[in-house]
Formats: sequence, structure tokens, C-alpha cells
Amino acid sequence: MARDFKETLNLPKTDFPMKADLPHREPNFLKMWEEIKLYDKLMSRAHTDVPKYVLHDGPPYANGDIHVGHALNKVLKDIVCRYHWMKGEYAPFIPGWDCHGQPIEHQVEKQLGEKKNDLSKAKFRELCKKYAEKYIDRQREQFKRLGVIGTWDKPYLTMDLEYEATNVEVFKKLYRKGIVYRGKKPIYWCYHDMTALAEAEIEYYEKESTSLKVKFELLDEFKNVAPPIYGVIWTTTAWTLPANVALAFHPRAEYSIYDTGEERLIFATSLADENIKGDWKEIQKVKGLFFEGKKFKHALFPERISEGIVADFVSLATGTGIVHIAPGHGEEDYLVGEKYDLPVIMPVDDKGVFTDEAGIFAGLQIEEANQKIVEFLEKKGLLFEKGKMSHSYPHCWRCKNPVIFRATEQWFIAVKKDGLKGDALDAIKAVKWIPRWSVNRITSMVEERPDWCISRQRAWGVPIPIIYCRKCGMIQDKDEVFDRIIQVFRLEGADSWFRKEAKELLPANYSCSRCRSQEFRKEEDIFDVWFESGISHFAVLKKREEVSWPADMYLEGSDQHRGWFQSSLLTSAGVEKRAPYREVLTHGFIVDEQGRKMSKSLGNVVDPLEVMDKMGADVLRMAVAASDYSSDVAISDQILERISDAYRRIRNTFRFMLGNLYDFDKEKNWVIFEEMDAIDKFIIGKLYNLSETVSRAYAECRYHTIVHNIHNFCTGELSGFYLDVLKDRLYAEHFDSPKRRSTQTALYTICRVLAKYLAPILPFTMEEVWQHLPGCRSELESVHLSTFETIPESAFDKSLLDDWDRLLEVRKYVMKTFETVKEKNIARTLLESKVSIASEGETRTILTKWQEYIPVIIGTTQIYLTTAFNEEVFEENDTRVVYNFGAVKIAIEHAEGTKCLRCWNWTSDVGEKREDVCNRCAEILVLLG
RNA sequence: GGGCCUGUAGCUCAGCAGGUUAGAGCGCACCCCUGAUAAGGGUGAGGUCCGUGGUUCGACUCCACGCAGGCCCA
Repeated sequence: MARDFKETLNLPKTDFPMKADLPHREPNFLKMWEEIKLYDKLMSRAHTDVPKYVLHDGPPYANGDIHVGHALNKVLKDIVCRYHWMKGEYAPFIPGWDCHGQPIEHQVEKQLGEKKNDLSKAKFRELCKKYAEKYIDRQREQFKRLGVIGTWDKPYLTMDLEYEATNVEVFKKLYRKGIVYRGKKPIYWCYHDMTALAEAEIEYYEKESTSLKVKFELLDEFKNVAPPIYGVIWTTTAWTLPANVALAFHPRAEYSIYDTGEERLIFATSLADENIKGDWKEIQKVKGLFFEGKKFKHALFPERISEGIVADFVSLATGTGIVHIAPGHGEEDYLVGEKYDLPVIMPVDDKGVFTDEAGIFAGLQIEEANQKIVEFLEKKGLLFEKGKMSHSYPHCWRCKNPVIFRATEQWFIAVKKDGLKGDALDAIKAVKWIPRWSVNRITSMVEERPDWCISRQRAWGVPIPIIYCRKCGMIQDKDEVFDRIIQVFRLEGADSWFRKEAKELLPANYSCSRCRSQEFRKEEDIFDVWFESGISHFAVLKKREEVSWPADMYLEGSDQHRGWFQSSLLTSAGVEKRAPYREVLTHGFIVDEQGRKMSKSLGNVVDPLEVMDKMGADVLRMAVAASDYSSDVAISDQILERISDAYRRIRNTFRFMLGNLYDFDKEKNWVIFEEMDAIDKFIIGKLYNLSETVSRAYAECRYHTIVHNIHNFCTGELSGFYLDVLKDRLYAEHFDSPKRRSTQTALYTICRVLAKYLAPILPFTMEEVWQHLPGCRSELESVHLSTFETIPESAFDKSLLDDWDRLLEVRKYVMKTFETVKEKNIARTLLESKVSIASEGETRTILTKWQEYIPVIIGTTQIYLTTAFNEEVFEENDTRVVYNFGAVKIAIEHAEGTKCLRCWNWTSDVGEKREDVCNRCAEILVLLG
């Protein structure tokens, strides 16, 4: 009767669960890390002399729950920091939030509805602050749940008092440098509500307008020619004509001059059909570029000149191909005007009424002016055509009336020409940009950017710290004034600006530096939020003692080339003449499997909170890490499923190794490398190779390489070979046999090395591994307090690895052959097979050299090696499968002898020393008693 | 419309200073095991390397033009 020898074997034992159950288990680790004060312990490295690495967090906007884009960004940052921690360095991470700005105002206004009008600015700001705080708390918990480690109890907020004061400090420095100035720039303006509007407060509706084609006489050498030559412009906003300063042509388009008999007219050649009325003669063709620098007579004010310019945005789809330019009334007009140094004329007041600057039209409301202008042009014979047209036009979100573009006084930082462009471009060159093309993007953006408009007509933000004399209008820009404001902000925050009188914000007994008046008024504009976030490196890196300036790294999505990378660069270059970062790493955006952006309408949105709830943060982190973030990162259900599979494989590989270490005590059972069994030397050599790849990939921030390589190692080297082939020695040998201890030493090493390498990517799971690895927990309470393990180069035996790679090829041949063995029902497992291998040359030499390991590598005790390819054992028949692999020939048949009921090997000595078992097992059983 | 970027098996990635039948893992199919077991092992099928031209003896790799997608502008 067969006896069960199970209890005499060293079968794997572990509490490490196969089922990850991350959604439930991860929060416990978060709790544990908090209890052991993990982050504080890491931060205490600040007092040692280890290298410091500062990754400066770009602040997300404090609105809404986090989306996958946030998750991608913060997980990458976390991996970077954890990598540096694992190198033994000091790598503080201070998360931040961008708290001010229009979107929060908008949300609060929506909640308030009509009540908003009854609120003071100060009261309104209070509500905005509450709103921001609410979302900071939510997002904080969500980021923490992701496993992101950092100073969560003391993040930086752009609404912190000290932070707000820093805005003034930086403003003062830039002001002193002489690059801050006041100028005019068009903004959306509702002349019904008399208020400035942000882009997001605009709604587009169809509106019917009068469209005009107006003639501007060409001057210069064509002045007083007969018949006169006219450039014909097309516009739907007649009221902007008083502000006209230029006519824009498309530089590469072709224009024709037509003789109508009475006059000569210029249109884009391609739009001739739309404009020719009668039997006109085309007398000349010219490129648009020809008109650059030419002068035209203003159609409304004959004494004024309208300059000929060229611009790529000129449309040739409809109209005349000539665009009337009024920099005071249009964004494009303004930008092209800046390029040509055109004046910004803006003769419209808050209520939409023409000022004296509009000459004969002064006092008219713009709607009425439209009609007057048409009449005027008709009378002068300068109206070429008049029509009606319906088009999409911006309207005020609140009162639903049409809005206008209207230039108003704004604050600027001079960037172009004599501004700080040169310094910024030099600063860019000193930074390492990853990926490499990133430098081109930032460079061209800085090269082409206009001056930076830093003022906004809003309530929720930091005021531009300027105080004017009420009497003479003088800006009070003495140091003592700025310093006083800085001091007040530091103590009471920017709110003080809205609560206090101008006088209270000035030094005691202050009087105007020009007229001695003591009456003052405060600037009402606030800073652009990009200015605020752009000074974070000053407000955080220079002020918080945990960190230092400049940052080692900024890490954000590629959209930040225009945003934060640039605003930070400009403030830094302006004050310090260098970039605030040494290295900038950019990642792509989250897209779906087909590479399309996520949108509700496409139904492809992945919610990180849901993923963490269903699969766990480590799976989400792994998905992020497994993907090459230098371009867009795809996330979908299938991708998460695949990642989940890979995660499970890694987890189970650890579980198996842990299971075989249950009785391993590294103090007592450790086997030094030199004394290890060859098979264990082999896997340690492979591990060494892997560690080389992984550490290089970490240093280069190529995390997907790490995930792929480690995963492949787990499936290929470990599960597919090493772990499979070890079972006999782990299970059947005496528990304390040298072979088993050698293998356990290898397993232990692999676990530690891999757990540490994976800790930055899978912090929860690797902590779990650490807690189950014998002895580790008493050594250090968390894997995250440990440092990467290095494998000495001496553990890498190249000739052994080369030999064994060849042996593995032979193993592969055996596996192929064995497929047929299974089919023919000759044997079901290799254990119950006899394998004959014929070979010659180098292969034969290697096989002979490692003869004693061939049974282990192949997986059966019955191996016959020979050089004779034509021996009888290689004759195929009903009980034997034979395959030829060139230099190697394989034959497999059923094993001889009997199956040992303990180790399941087939031998001829079963029952000799003891019933049912082979002699090897019989001896072990004696030892075990 | 402009600038920058991406496009290799169903999925995630390798590869190529241009050179034999383009690789891996997952997934899938089939088989084996039941002493890693809601595990494990083996074998196999999957690719017009986005398309079209060009350079070259030879292109997935270089160039041009497209197409699709992303970010930022307009």
C-alpha cells in the first residue's frame, strides 16, 4: 500500500497570500507607514551627509477629484523620489496646490447665483478659500492612496501667507530690474455688466452683423495717381474701424489689382469671383509681401495712416484677403501689432461709448456708431460693399449680451527685445531636458513669445502690489512701500489688500513721493496665476529648509512647456539669471488604447479612484511604470487586465520563493557565493545582469524597461527554469543539506534584490514581501527604509553563463521533442522519461563538463549522453520519439525502473533499502528519524 | 492652418551607425501536471514594422509627401 511521504518533504509554506486583495490590504500599509513614521524617518537623513535630491512638485489646481493624468504625473514623481531614497539619499517631496484663479471663482459664483452681487470681495474670497481647501483635502487623500510619499501634512499652497508675500518680493525685484511696465492689451469686455471676462466666461451664439468691404487708398509712390488705387478690407465690426492702424495681407498669397474704369482695386486673386462686379481688367499681380511697409489712407480719418503689414492668419476663404487691423480690439491684431510696433488705439469706454479719440463718432454707443460709420463711408465713396452675415459671436455668460474685445491697461513683464528673453534662452541651454526634443519645444516657445501680461481683473488671487497717489497718479514704488506690503502679506496674507485702506498698507505717515499728497488708491488687478505658480521655486525651494534652490528636477506633462516650465523659467531668469531646475522631465498625456484622448463623449475615461478601488494602487502604478511616458500613455480595461496578469505573475513568483524560505535563517544557513552550487551561481549571475540593466534604467528614468525586464526575469529565468528545476532539492533533499541551503541563499538574495528594485514602483506589494522575508522585518521595519542591494561583480561568471545558455538550448530541444512524447502517450512528465542526447563538438564538451547537472536542467534523472548519433536509442519507434536539431539529436522514451513514492523520480533502486522509495530518499528518511 | 511629438503582433515594449526567415512577455489555442493549485510547466498560431513615393545592390531603419493620433498655438 502506498504511503504518503508528504510530511517528510520540505514543501513550501508561507502566509504571503496568493490573492493580492490590494484594495483592502493597501490601506493597512498606509496606516502602518504612518504609525512607524516612515516619512519622518526618511527625512531625518537631512541631518546626515548623504546626497540631496530635490524634485519640485508642480502644483495641480485645487478643483475636482484627481484624474488619471494626475495619477500618471504623481506616480512618476513618486518613483523618482523613492528611487533616490532607495539609493540612500535625502529626497524630500513637498507637494503643492495651485489655489487661486478663475475656475474656482467661477464655481463659487455658480453656487452663489444672484447672491454674489451682495458680497464684498473679501467675503467672496473667503468662500473661494474654503472651496480650495475642500478640494485640497480630497486630492490629498487621493494622492496618498496612490502611495505617493511626501510632506502631506505640510504641503505648499499658493494661498499660504508666506507664499503670497513672495509674489510681492519677486515682483519688486523684477520691477527694480526695469522689466515691469504698464501697457494696453485687448481683453473680453462686457459693456453691459461693465466687467472684464475670462475665456471660460464666454459663450458663443449666432449673431447677425453688418459686413462691410471698405476701401483704403494706397499712398506712397501711388499717392495722387489717377485713377486712385484702393486696398479693400472686409469686416463685420464696423465700430472697430476708428481703431484701425493697419491692413494685413497674407505674405505668400497672390493679389491682383483690377481697373474698374474709375478706380483701381486690390483683392486676393483667389477671391476675385466674390468681388469682381463687371468687366474689370486685371492690370497686375503681386505677392502679399509687396504691401509690407506700404501706406494707406485711413478710410475714416484721412489724416491718419494705415500701415501695410503681412500676417499668416489672413484668411483667403472669404472676403477680400485683406484684413483690417485694430490692435485695441482683437487678440490677433494685438499680437501682430506688437510685432510691428503698431499703436494700440482704443476709443471705447467701459460702457461701450466712443471717447473723444474717436473724433466725429465720439459720444456714440458702438451699436449706433455702426450705422453712422456706414453712412460716413457711403458719403465719402469708400464703401465697396455692404451686406448682412450671421456668424458665431462671443457673448457674456451672465447677461447673454454680445461682448467686445477692448484694450485696457495691464501690467506686463518685458520678455521680448530688451526684456529677459536672452537670459531665459541662455538658462535653457544649461538645463538637461528629457526627452531630448523637449529643449526645442521650450526654446521656440520662449523665442516666439510676446511680453507677459501678468495682470487679471479678478478677485481670487494675489493683488498686484501697486499703490497710486490719488492726486497725481504717481506709482509709489519705493523699497519701503514694497517692503511694507511684503510684511503685511506675510502676517495677514493677500486678503489684507482687500480689507485694508491703501494708507494702512503704506509705511506710517507716508506721503506721495512726488506731490506729498496723503491720499492713495490701490491697484485693483491681481496676478495671473501663472505668475503665482511660476514663483513656487522662490516661495518653496528658497524658503523651506527641507529643500534647496534650484531644483534637481521638474517633472510635468508636455503642456507645461507653455505653462509652468516657462513661467518658472522667466521669473527665475529675471531674478537669478538661471533656470530654477537642473533637469526637466516631460511625459505625454493619458490616451485610450487607440491613442485618442479621454473624453466623456467617447466613453473611454478611466477613473484612477475606481481602478484603485477595484484593482489597487500598485496595479495602477505598474500600468504607469510599464508604459513609455515620453510619448502618450495608453490606459484601457484591456491594458489594466494585462498589467494585472503581469502583477499576479510577479506576486506569485515571490510567493513561491518566500514559501521555500520558511526555514531559512541567513545568520545560520547562508552559503557564500564561492561555495554555492553551480545552478545557484548561474541564477545569481543572471540576477547580476538584470541588476545592471535595472540600475541603468533607473538612472535614466526608463521605468518601463525595469518593469519589462523584471517581469521577464520572473517568467523566463525564474518560473520557466530555475524555480521549476529546483523542486527536487528544495523538497526532497534533507532540509539542511548544502544544496538546499545554497539554493535558499540564492532565493533569499533574489527576493531581497528584486523587492528593493521594485519598491519604488510597487511600494505596497514589496512592503508585503519584506514583511514575509525571514529576518528582514527585524533588520528594518520597512523595505522603504532600506537601500538597493548590490551584487558584487565577482558573482558574475561569464563562462558559466555562456555554458549554461547553451545547456538551456539543449533543454529547449528536449521540450520540443517531449511534445510528441505526450501526444503519443509514451510519458506524461519528463520525470517519468528517459532522455538520450547525442552531440558533438562544443556542445558535447559543454554537456560533458556539466554532466552532473544535466538531469536537473532537463528535469529527469534518466539521461544518456553520447557522441554516437546512430546508436540504437536514436531509432524512432512506437515507444520512442526522436528529433534531430542539427548538432544535437534527442530521443525520449519512458523511464526505466520504478517511481519513488517520495521524490517521484524513476530509479532502479526503489525498494532496495526501503519499501517504495529510492535509496537517496531512504537515507534521508533515516536522518529524519 | 503653424510648431513639437507618436505610429513594430489583440496589449505593453525590444530591435535597426541600413544587411540573412522582425524579437520578448502577456493574452489566445492546444497539451501536460495536480507537492507554487482561483497556481505551475510545455508547444503553437498571431506582424503589408501606418500609407505612398524616393535614395540605395539592399529600407522597419534614411529622405519627401500623405494618413491617423497627442500636446501647444492659431
